[in-house]
Amino acid sequence: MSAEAKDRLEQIYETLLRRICLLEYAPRTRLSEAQIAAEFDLSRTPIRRVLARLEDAGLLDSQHGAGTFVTDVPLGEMARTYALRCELAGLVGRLSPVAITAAHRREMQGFEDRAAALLATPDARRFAELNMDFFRFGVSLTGNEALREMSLRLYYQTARIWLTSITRLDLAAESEIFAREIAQIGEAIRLGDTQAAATIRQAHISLCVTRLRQFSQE
Amino acid sequence: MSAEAKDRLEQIYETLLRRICLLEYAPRTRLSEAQIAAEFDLSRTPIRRVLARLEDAGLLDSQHGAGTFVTDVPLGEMARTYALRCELAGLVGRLSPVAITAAHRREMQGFEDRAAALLATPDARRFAELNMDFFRFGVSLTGNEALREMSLRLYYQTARIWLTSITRLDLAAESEIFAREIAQIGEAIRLGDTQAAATIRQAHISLCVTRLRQFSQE
DNA sequence: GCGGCCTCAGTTGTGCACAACTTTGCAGCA
DNA sequence: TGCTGCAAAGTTGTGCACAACTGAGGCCGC
Repeated sequence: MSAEAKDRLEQIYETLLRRICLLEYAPRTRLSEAQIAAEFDLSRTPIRRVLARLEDAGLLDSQHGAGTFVTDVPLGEMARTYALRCELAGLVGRLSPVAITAAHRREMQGFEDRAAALLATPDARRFAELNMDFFRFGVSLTGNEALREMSLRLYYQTARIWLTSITRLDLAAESEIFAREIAQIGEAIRLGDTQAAATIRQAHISLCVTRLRQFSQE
Repeated sequence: MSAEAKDRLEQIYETLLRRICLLEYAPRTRLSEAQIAAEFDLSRTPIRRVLARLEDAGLLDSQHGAGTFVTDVPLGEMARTYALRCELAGLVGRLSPVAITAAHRREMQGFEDRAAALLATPDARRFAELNMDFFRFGVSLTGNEALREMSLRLYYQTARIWLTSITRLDLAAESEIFAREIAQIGEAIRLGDTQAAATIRQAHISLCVTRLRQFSQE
């Protein structure tokens, strides 16, 4: 079956996506197709298929003869994109919210534990990872596949905005705010109130962009 | 400059996209990379780049050794996807609506003319084209780039649902309904009320999915 | 000293041959 | 007659060589 080959490419896509979104590949970095191909022990051809996807997702920019560059964080569109993310976060609770199961509660407990660990010893990288994984969890609370897809797509486009700012903001303070958000949503999940969870998420995204704006105005 | 080469691929993408969305390539049709490459006088390699995009957009499905097939209309997810489209249509009027200009009014007049012509002699193909062009116009009423992109993406995924049903519904009746929608939105545009235009659009998408549901229940 | 040009190394884009795989149809056999 | 196996044709996926292009460094003319 060729499904395993497709899975392999999907896995490489995931890997590179994480590296970009977690700033392992900083914006404006030049990636080499040949180097990536060597790393994953493939030829350039299938790698180019993966890079093309990342380019379509707005995370890479290939320039003939020059190189493949990690896109810069789109600060100009920031406010508008965040506004849309905000709306979508709210829709998660209104369009086909899923019923909370024991698996959800277990997963939620895992996030609360990770948040506690982060609070004990703040670390930008682990912060970013927790943020990404938790966002995916939040998106999984709707049964609307298109909404999940759009939300994730937007998240990948904007995740780096906040992440690049956080190093200049107070990491400890942001960790505390994030831990509080997770605690609040955990409570909603325990009560089985999916819509409340989504609304809290929406509020925090809104607050986050407000903090960012205040920061950039200073 | 390699921009012209990129434009060329973009143009091919547009062409194939239209063919799929306008049912020129019917669902389940098998496309041949070699044949398309021959048509556009390119090798398979850049064509594969284009087909990959269409696959990522959910319009094609490549199977190793078997062929690349036009995806079937996603009837199962229909209700949920349309629900999201509905919400996004409403957001067009609320998130960064653009100010109506003379160009908008001229363009709108063009749509009203085309609608009148369609009403005189109903034709499924021209109906589909008008629908697609008018949707793009509607999307252009927001300054929120992400919202435009998401709306279009969703439109391409669902356009065929309605289009395949319309041949079995009453084409003349649907044309009349569509012409009325265009007239109503035209009035809003003339008055410079972007939000009203978006709201009317939203209502009509909702009505459309209701008609579809009634039809499938019969 | 400085500006323009050119060469060269390095990168992405394209074409082509072959590998991997699926489907179809036919031949052979029970 | 029906079924199984196989071969062949056709398709997408991969690897590789080369074309197209960019940017940097050095060289030459002034």
